[in-house]
Amino acid sequence: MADRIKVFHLEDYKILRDGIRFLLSQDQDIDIIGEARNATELLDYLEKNSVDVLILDIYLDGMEDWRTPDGFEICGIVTQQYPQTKVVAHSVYDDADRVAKIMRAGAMAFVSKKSGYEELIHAIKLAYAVKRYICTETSKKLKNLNEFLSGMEDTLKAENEFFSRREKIVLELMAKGYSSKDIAKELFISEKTVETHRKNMVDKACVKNTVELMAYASSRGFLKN
Amino acid sequence: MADRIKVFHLEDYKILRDGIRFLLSQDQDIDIIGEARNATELLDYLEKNSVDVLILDIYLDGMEDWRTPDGFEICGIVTQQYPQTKVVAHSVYDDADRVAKIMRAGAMAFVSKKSGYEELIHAIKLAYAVKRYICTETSKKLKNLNEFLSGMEDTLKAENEFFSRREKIVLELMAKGYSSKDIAKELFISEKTVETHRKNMVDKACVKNTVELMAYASSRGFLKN
DNA sequence: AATAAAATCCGGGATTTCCCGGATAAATTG
DNA sequence: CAATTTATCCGGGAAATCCCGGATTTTATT
Repeated sequence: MADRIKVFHLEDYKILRDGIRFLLSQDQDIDIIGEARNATELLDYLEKNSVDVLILDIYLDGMEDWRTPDGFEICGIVTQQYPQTKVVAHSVYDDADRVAKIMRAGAMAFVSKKSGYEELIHAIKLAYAVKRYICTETSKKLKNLNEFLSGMEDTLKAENEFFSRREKIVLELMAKGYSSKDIAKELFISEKTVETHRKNMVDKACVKNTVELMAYASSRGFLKN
Repeated sequence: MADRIKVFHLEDYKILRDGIRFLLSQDQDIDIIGEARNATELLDYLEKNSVDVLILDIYLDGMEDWRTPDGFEICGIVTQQYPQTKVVAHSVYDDADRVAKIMRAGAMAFVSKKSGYEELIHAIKLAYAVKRYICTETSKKLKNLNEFLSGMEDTLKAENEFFSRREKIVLELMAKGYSSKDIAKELFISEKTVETHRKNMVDKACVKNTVELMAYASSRGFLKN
């Protein structure tokens, strides 16, 4: 992460743009380089500038107008014409159909507006690292109802197999308070290997350290306990 | 924790004694120094040996016999005559009445047989450290139904207010990947103070380090996210 | 008002993690 | 079979945590 992540925000409510701009400005790695209220403004901007991550409110006002594309179309256009720009879908509607639809349209992440800004930040970082993500609430909802598995296996699979077999074992031992040295002894591998697994998981989850990794893994049900 | 925790197991089913003996042998800090099927064997043993923690199955076979004490009585006898021996109650029945009864009889912890061995290990360590504990499942069940608050306030209160206000704030920031330095800046306190809070939480939870603390706190719903 | 608990601060030294940048072999997947 | 991922291993140095043992002030609680 040498440079900051260049984020563009498409959202028709000013109060939300303002709020999110402020909240995301807190994060060291994120730069909001532009905002827009509609697709035209966004596409104009994209023609002349490079954007790492687009926060896309799927339901924009004035969508009744048949001439302007809706959120799903925008997502499709952006991901096809500007593949380096990753889309984080942001919406109040978090039902399986619409989440699946936007992901199929090429979004890297979906975050419900019910979620806090932490989720959004996390989604941005993961999207930037070309990793799919669905916010905790929505993820839980869809997982429990088992609605999602039909249309979008790959995404959930990616969630389930987020960590490798070995990494999961290391994670479990970490959760039991084992140090790298302890884990190395337990698994008959080098301490350095354990540290690598640890580091790889921290990177995969886009978190800062193993403590946050633990919070992340635990809240996402990656642990047995 | 210089010496291992000397654990005695009272349980009438052999298969359970065998299983638990094996499972607990995995833990570095725990030594199963004895087992028994009935109260007589236990009390004989206690006369001659010291026991740190007694895992007590409350409902033993042959309890119909009026001459042998039941689990609650055993608990009372042990906690009174051998106060250094802490009782971890283990039972299939996890309703409020019986949990309250066994805790009133002097048990330091209650673990449902529906729980995994990790809970049992945790209960043993907490009991050894003279801390009350009720397993996650039972705790949740009783908390939700609000049955428990009437008779045994102190115990549940201890669960709810396990961490102090300040500690909880530090915990939240830790879960976000903040280092002690980061937290210190955020809260305008010294780095050393943060480390103290950290350490105190690790001690309270009877865990080895902050990573395990995080797993513990998260699985127990101590975190917002 | 006395006692207890919580929050704050401090230091030194051992241990651990984190971060940088590697490398190799095995397994999986396309 | 080639490419990718996974699992393994390594080193050095900076940063952070852990562990030992304190201490003071503020805030309950009784």
